[in-house]
Amino acid sequence: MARRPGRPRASGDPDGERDTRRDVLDAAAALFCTVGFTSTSTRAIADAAGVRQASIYHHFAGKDAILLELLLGTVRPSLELADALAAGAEPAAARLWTLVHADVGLLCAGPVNLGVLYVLPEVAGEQFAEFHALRSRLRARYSELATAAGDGDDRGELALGLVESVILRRRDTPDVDVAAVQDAVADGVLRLVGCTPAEIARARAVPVTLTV
Amino acid sequence: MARRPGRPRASGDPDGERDTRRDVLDAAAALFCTVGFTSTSTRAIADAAGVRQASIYHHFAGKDAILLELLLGTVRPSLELADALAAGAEPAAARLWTLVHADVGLLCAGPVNLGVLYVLPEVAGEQFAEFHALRSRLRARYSELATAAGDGDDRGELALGLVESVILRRRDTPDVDVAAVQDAVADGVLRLVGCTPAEIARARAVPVTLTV
DNA sequence: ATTATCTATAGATCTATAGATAATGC
DNA sequence: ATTATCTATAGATCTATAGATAATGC
Repeated sequence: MARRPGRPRASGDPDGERDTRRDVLDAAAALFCTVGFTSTSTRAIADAAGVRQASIYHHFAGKDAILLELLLGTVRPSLELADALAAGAEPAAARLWTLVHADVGLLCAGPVNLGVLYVLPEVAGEQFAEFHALRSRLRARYSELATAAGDGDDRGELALGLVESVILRRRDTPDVDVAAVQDAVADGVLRLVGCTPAEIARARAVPVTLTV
Repeated sequence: MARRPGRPRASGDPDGERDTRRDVLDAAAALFCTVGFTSTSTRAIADAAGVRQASIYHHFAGKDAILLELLLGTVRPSLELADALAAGAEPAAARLWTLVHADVGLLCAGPVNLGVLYVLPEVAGEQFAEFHALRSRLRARYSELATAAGDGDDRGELALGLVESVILRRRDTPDVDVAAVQDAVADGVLRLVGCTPAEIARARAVPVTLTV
């Protein structure tokens, strides 16, 4: 069974099938989200990933590079969805509802509360400019949709703020009912931008197809 | 001019009037909120405060104690206001609007974005249990008021989430128009909990007096 | 030859303590 | 005597690099 080239791990990996890059990213994600970035040493990441501390540097230039990859991996799916929905033909309220519902789903999905990465103070640094650029584009999409869906005022910031509030909520109360929160936040965003209950009910009833 | 007892600072303080405890807290607040907790060394705090690194330990047991004091100092004013409003006789919508308006004001006030302290990953630790207890009480007050003000569903979590979203907004866009954001978020919270535009206008018109 | 890991370690931190020093207070 | 600061430092990290080692690939 085709072992990969390279010295085997001291910690074991009998079939040589572990993807070390992936293991490091997963371990770092869990630690960064719970303990924080600076508090997480490369040794702690390595221990959790099952490799020696120095082996991390074969795959990543340093801790910053790991965090950047995690950040990009979480914002990209949201942005792709927002771009697709921005081009849709359905009523704006229905598209906004769909976007919020999906983004809340992404934030609640997976074993790790990855959204917490956004709020790490270290992320403010220049090293993460690429991530900030993508987030700006996401913010702009929210503004577009929120303005079109609501009463004309731009409440995109409030809408995105409400969506991202599930990050801290999930941190405080880890066992949320995901489906319920998705509905509550999606409805809440529409209410926030000025839709009436009847308009909200209508928006939820429209099937939104994605051009991906 | 009555110098205080104790050896003078090497960095100067000609009249012996600096409150070192205060200086350390202020310096730490600014650093924790921008750079983060673990990334901020006691040396960095001391340098910013104008004392030697070791002098911090005369006033605080350690970095944790500094952060705890800052956390309590920010949540206490909010909780006191919420307690006072919970006991008020005005319509719930008017009291909720007042609470949100004031809390957004607190989060936007001062030169440092202190709300960022709430979202530091390190704050999850046991050392800060006292802070978490106060936050729980604040959350409960939001639930009370939001339920009473709205259509009966408890959207207190969403309401508080929207309020605290101004923390990240202020971090991304430091120069917000505070008064405008206060109005926008207070109106937004009422819309969120299910008030109609007419009810919101009425809530804003009620003068709320505080029993402090 | 190439690849992926390992061991070992240099150099730069960082926290917290011990003990000296320089003021005021009595 | 009390207080608040200082200087100096021990001991514990932590990041990143150098170079050895153990696989596969040709």
